[in-house]
Amino acid sequence: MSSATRLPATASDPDPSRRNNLALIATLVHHHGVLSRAELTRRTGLNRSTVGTLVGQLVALGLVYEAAPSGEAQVGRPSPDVRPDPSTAALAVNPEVDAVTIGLVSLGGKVQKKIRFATERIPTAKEAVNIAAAVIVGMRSELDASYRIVGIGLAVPGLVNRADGVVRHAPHLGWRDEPVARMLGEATGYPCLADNDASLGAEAELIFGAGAGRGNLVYLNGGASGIGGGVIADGALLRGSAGYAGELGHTFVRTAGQICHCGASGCLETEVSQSRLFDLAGLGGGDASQLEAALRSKASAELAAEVARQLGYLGITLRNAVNTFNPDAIVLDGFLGILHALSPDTLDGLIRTQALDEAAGRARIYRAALGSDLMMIGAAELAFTRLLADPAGITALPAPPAKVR
Amino acid sequence: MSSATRLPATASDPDPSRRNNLALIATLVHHHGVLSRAELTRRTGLNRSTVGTLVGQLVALGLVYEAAPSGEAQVGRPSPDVRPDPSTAALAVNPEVDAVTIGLVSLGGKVQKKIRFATERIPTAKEAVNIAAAVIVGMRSELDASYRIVGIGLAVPGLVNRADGVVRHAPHLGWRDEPVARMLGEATGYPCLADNDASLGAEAELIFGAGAGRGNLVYLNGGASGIGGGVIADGALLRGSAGYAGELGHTFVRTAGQICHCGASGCLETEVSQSRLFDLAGLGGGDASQLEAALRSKASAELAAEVARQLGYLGITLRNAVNTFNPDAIVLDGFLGILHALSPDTLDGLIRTQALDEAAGRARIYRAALGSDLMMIGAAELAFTRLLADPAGITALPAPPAKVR
DNA sequence: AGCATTTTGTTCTGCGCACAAACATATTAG
DNA sequence: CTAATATGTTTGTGCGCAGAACAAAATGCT
Repeated sequence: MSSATRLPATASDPDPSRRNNLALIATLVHHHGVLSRAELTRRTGLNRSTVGTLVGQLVALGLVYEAAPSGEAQVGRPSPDVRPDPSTAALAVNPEVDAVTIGLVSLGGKVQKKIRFATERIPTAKEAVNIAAAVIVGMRSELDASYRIVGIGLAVPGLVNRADGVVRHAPHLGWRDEPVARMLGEATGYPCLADNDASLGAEAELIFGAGAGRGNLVYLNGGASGIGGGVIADGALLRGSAGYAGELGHTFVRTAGQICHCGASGCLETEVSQSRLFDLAGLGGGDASQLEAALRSKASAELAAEVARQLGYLGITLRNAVNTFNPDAIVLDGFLGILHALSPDTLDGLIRTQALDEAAGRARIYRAALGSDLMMIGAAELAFTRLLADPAGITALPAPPAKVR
Repeated sequence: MSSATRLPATASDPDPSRRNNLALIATLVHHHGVLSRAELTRRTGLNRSTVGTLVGQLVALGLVYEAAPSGEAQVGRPSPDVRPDPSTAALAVNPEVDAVTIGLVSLGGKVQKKIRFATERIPTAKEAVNIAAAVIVGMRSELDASYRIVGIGLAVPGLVNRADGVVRHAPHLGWRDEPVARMLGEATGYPCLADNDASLGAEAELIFGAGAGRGNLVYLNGGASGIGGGVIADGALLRGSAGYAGELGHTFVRTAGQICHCGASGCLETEVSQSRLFDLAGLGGGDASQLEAALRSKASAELAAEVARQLGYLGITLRNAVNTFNPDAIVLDGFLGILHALSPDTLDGLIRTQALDEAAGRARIYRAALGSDLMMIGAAELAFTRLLADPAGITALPAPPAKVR
């Protein structure tokens, strides 16, 4: 027997019931931002006294703090506001073809800092990790002074195995089998997790964005790195057998279409692409806002036709998605959001007429509004999800900094 | 205050922890058929003594019985087998365009009885309910002697709201907004639930069929009533906002395809149809086995070409499904299963070359083997799921019959 | 201004449930 | 026939939640 045998029955596994209830309350507060204790008792169905104990424990853990009530004055003793403690925070990293963005997100989903580090060329995995590590190590002392960092989340445009944080294949970055989570974890000393960017975008939209409170949401993001998809089905992120589910960018939309880099033909991602719009608009490699302005003003016949063509293919994907997922909301981000904003009725009309009426239901199409903050929030959720699943497990982490609020 | 005010704090809501554990064990036994008590402790992680108490309670409830061990002899005191009590059973009803099938399924998923009642023409909802009710009432005394019926499950080829048991739209049956669950419940006195047939088929396959033990499964059934789809994602049936998710029969597979009854064009269901195969094979309205024989023997060039064409479109649907769901298994039922069986490598090759390599993973395509038993099992699961979620709630039901095993 | 009403926080007690330990039992190995 | 092993059974302990009684802090009515 090794000397480490027979650990004392640590408090690391308290009654599952308590862990569950702690997680429930912590998650509610994280998602809603403010919630009175009375509201917590109503939403959880737990007893007043129990909620009191649980909130007290979360306060002691530094996940939550109580403050004077801010809500409407009502008859009866006022119930204190419970808010997520912003000094508990996570780091977010999002490598793209032309930049690596690093952010600091506090519990409750507020982006406190965001640094976009532009790169000359497409970064390799090693380069992206080095950039992120350098930025993080650089602000480490500042972080330690004001925050307790619970981990790092990586949002990668590609197929990612969430379980081990390995990027199996990111075609637009040219990465294959890169253990980015481990690499960044070792470089910084923080626990690190990774997942597909669009999946994380879907989660962020579900919690803080257009889909707030809904259980069924389809998120599609169009960017320089093609089209990524993420799906929330019945309240949970769709993962699939190995975590590669939700690749709606490779939905079949056209018979005898172009050959996609994935090997098939007629994929959404090949028929609908940002670069073609940039070319036709006479823009070199500008950003999204320039594209939107160009599309709105000088609508050459050729450009208008291309927009219509792309909207048609996007409509086919949405029709499939509606029939497949019966969602409450569809959220379009990036240039797909721009296309939709140009004529909001087009796509809506397509799903009304082309999808099954019942499946379309009252589903609406939204344009994502959080921009690049969304990726930061989604990536940070990776770390927060782990934290919120077992709030008492936080004791292993460094002590929280002195409170300055 | 009415006299009924203030019910005694009934045992109907015991500690959620206990309900949960009871449900866990009952479900394990139902799914596996036989499980030693020792295995139950291992799988649940619960304490020996706890499992003992729980199994005892389930025995008292009549959901389970213990018997002499049947497994391999091993060192140590033998652990008794725990088996689902087959005298606890559910009724299953599956209306189709040419028949109504009624079945009796016992806990553990064994189909004890099955009656197919052929109809001259497509039954209306009222007719289907009347047929089912007549059959059920007819065998009522026989049932009461040997079984405790926990409810009825309806598997309907169409869009069904599982929550209230209303068939929103079953195009092939010509039903709209038919509250079939309520109708059959009132006609028989049994609690009654309804859902889409393919969704229930997917559940049945997951539990007892080719997908046993997997968490991600795509099920496609081709029959006289078109093509239905059901998806198990991350261990749970995909429902969507109103329960209409999984309609893979309306996946887009062809540009400028035929107009579907759903209003769109190029749907899988219009391009791939059983009746076209029957026509080309020179069969009037035979059954599936005749079709399979015909396809295997006299393969006219025309028929072969049609088979190839349909396989191509089916392949597109599977490619989309793989990219969307990253499943462990794809299960094809009905004539889709026949098409696949004719040349098993065709579809497999299509998803290997056309879908994303990573998403395809080690996914395999299976042909469903349970035939019409599958629908009975799936429908019965509707009643069993409710039962298993709160085994102690069974006390409201009639007492179990005297045991004859 | 004061009192009733309402709502919620707080404290204390009891109960149910799961676990662990000690003991009993039934099998295989030698 | 004995040792070893695995499992069922019994008993005691502790934890966490619910509920009741009480305290506190607001509104609203007179």
